[in-house]
Amino acid sequence: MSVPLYQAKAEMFRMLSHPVRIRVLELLQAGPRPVRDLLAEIDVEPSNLSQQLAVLRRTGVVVSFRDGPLVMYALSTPDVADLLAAGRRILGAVLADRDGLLAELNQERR
Amino acid sequence: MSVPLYQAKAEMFRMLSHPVRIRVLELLQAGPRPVRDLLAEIDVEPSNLSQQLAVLRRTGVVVSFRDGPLVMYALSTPDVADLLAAGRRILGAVLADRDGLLAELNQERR
DNA sequence: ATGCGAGTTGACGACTTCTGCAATTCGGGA
DNA sequence: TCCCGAATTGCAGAAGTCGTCAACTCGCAT
Repeated sequence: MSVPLYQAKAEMFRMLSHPVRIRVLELLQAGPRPVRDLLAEIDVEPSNLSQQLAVLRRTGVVVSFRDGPLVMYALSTPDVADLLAAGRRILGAVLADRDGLLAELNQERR
Repeated sequence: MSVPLYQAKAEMFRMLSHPVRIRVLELLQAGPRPVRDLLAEIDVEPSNLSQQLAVLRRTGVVVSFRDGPLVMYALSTPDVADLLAAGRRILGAVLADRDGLLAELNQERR
């Protein structure tokens, strides 16, 4: 098994290793959204959000296009949902009530 | 939705964002293994492997115990397989033949 | 052409992660 | 008890990541 393959897998997961980026992907699961909306929901500086969006674009999980005055972002594949779901499941197994976050996690799965 | 929850999710994925750590988790899917074996299969310095194992231990996805002269590692939850599988699927969608890694990825899924 | 709102890019300092080396711990044999 | 293999820890330098500020680009309306 080649080292580059593992490198690619690692980069795939690294792409997800940031709160803002996860949040963005979760929001995009509901469909394409303008940066404007993301900015309204995420509480982060515009330039910072742009940086994180650039990371997502570089790895290819999202695409961007212009719609009039707004820039829109969309998932490039719906498989992202599986990844996030799997992450949630493990988090649940691993936290195993280690602290209050578990309750909040479960609520989200309603 | 709280910031700490997203932080926890991000840390979950960060834990996976390293070639050696991914490799270890893949190997452990087949069952518990001594450090000795991992070391034989991964081509990494013992101290480096130990560091990466420590990361996995800290986040709680693996547990370690002693068996005679050897230290064994095992997955703490089988859910890890889902995460890795989801990662593979996205990698496939995203790479979309961008380079030769895709063929290797598919072969692995046999 | 000028101005404006919407995003992006570049660059800097603060901080974290990674790796290899050396030193250390820990359990069994001899 | 002493030693040896197995694994971990501490540490230092190199490399990467994060957040913020300022400057910039782009499309559109005036």
